[in-house]
This record gives sequence, structure tokens and C-alpha cells, in this order.
Amino acid sequence: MRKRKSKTRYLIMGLLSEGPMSGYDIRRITLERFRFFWSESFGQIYPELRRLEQDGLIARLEEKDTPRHKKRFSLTEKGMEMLRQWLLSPAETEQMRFEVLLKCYFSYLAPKGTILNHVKDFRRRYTDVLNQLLVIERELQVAPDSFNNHWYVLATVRLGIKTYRAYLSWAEEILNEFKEDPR
Amino acid sequence: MRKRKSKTRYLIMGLLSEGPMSGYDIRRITLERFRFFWSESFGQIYPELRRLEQDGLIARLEEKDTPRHKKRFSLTEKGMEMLRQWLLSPAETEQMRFEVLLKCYFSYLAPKGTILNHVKDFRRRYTDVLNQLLVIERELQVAPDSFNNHWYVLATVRLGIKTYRAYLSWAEEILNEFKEDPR
DNA sequence: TTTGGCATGTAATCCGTTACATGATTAG
DNA sequence: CTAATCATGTAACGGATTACATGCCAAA
Repeated sequence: MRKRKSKTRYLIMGLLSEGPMSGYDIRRITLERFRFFWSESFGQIYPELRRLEQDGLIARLEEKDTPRHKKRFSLTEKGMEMLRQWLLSPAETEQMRFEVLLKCYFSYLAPKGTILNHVKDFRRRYTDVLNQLLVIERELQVAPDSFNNHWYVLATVRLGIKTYRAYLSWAEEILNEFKEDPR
Repeated sequence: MRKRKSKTRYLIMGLLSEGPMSGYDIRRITLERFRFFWSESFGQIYPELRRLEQDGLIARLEEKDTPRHKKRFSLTEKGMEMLRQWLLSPAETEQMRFEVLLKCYFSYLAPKGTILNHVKDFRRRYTDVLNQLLVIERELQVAPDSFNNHWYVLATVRLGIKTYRAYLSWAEEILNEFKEDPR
């Protein structure tokens, strides 16, 4: 038997633990809060919601007069159980795939200065996300801690901040070294 | 028409630019040198080699008395052309998927101290890879620069080193904060 | 002689994005 | 009225891992 590998269900159940929401909400919140270390598309979310409901891990709310087409789900006891189980097991090793580093590595085969474009592009992208993370950090520090989980949320945000600062510091170093000794 | 997304062919062509090698070699070298930011499996490499040969981007060496079953390939002019083209175009944005961060984020739902296991696990894994990277860095500094590309290789290695140092510093902070105020 | 590493390859399966289809509601 | 956004969903496709199959060669 093959081990289930997709983590989509845990993301969904995790979010539902904060209260009922729809597939569309899940997508939106994932973009807002997890963009820096996670991504999901509708093509995964909606079919997974159906499966989770079939398995009794989430339940459709019976609501009349929902705004628009909204179909909201809540986490069941069984679902919370499974979520807790997953939280106790160790995480899988992350597989990195940085195309930009592949390009940097082989840039010596291309015209002089090719690597600079990649490094500058990299720097620009991570300058943007770093700024977004700093905004989120400040917001978290002043917002009321309704779920008593801000310390946890801030932990993930701060890993992002440290990581992207390291990225930017690297980019500066490369650009400086190149300026001193262009290749 | 859909845009080809797999980057496997560029990894292969990049490696072949340093000299002829086999699918098995490519896999081994990828594990040694790119493990920190790239991964490929045999299931991608061998079919891709066949396609690249069909497209005339690489060519099978006609060798007798090769060691074992070895089938070596070399990069053609056309292949080098395409590789250079790719190097000039910007890299795609990398999508992150850190299961460990998802677990940290939701650990407040599990027994107190659950997050510690994830952070410690994370620290252990990256302590290992950091040490490997430091070894590689030292080796590169003393080895002869046969392809005149050490500065480029070191650039990628140093991004890894900076990143993993940031990871470890984060892990220490989280563990300390938790020790002072367990939740 | 048997074990383990070298070496190539295919098939099954799952994962994930993207494009497409449909329609309601709201803001301008 | 019209455009944008909200909202749900499916189908097609391509990407990637994993398991499997095969066999050689070297070392113990």
C-alpha cells in the first residue's frame, strides 16, 4: 500500500479548526497567511473537501441564506482527532527546487553578467515578500490574540523574515563581489 | 498550447556541458552537488535523455568497452545553444512547501511542547546539511578550478550556508523562548 | 557463491496546476 | 448596464516519485 502524501487535507482541517469556512475562504486565507511557505489551488481544495466530507472528517453546515453560493464546512471530532495525530508525527523533509540557483550555477556558460540578472531578480522578489512579512508581523503584534496562537503564527513568520534577510544579504554580497571582479 | 515546465532537461544539459556522462552519473552528481536546492529521480532522467537525443540536443557516444552498461551522452552544439537560451531567460518563482511550518503553525492544537519536536527535528536536519555544505565549501577553495566556474559554484553553496544558518538561528530562538515561557 | 553496488529502464500512480465552464452578486 | 469579484466545480494534462524488472560486475 502506498502512503498518502498530499498534505492538503491537513491544511484544510487546520483552518477549519478556527471555525467553519468554505473552499473559497480556504484558498484566500492560504494566499494571505501561508503564501510564504505553502500553496494550494482550487483543483486540490474542492475535490479534497468532498473526500473529507465522505470520510466524516468535516461536515457541511446546513445554512439557509448563505451569502452567494457559499458552502461552509466545519471540522468534526473525528477530523480534529486526525489533525492532532498528524501534528504529533514528524514532518517530511522538504524538497527544494530553486530554478534560479540552477541558472546561477551554470551562468558561467553564458555571456558575462548573466548571473547578475538572476541575482537582481531574486533580490527584487524577496525584497517584496520580506516587506509583506514585516507588515504581517506588526499586525500580529497589535491584533487581539483570539485563538491564543499568535506566538505560533509569529514563529512561522519570523522564520520567513530571517530566511529572506539571509537571501538578500547573499544577493548583496554576490553583486558586490561581481562589481569588484566582473566575470 | 501549454508551456513546458519541467527543468530536468536543463539540469542534464548543464551537467553534460562539463563532459560526457551517463544517466546514472547525472543522478549521482545531482545528489552530491545540487541536493541542497534540486532533486531528480531516475524516472525523470532516463526518459528525458531519450527525448533529448531524439531532439538532437545531446548525442550518444559510440564507445566500445564501456564500463558495465554505461551509456554516455555528450552535449551537441544545438543543445548548448538551447542551454544558453534558457540561461538568459528569468527563472520562475519558486513554490515553497514546508510541511514542518504547517505543523508548527497548528501545534497550539496539540499537547504542550509539540512544536518543540518539530523545531528540534528541523534543527537536526539542517545542522547536518550545513555541515555538508561547509565541507563542500572548503573543498572548492582548494580544488583546481578546471572549468573556471568555482566562483559560480561557491555562490550557490554560500546561499545554502547563509540560509541554513538563518534556519538554525531561528530554531535556537524558538527553543529559548519556549524554555522561558512554555506553552 | 552470495551480497551489494553499478546501471538502465518502464509502468503505475499520485500530485498539482491550469484551463475551462457556469453563474450570482456587487460596485461603479 | 457592465465589469469585477465571489464562488463552486471538473477535466485534461503534465510532473514527479516509487516500485518493479533486469542484469552485470566486483569483492568478501
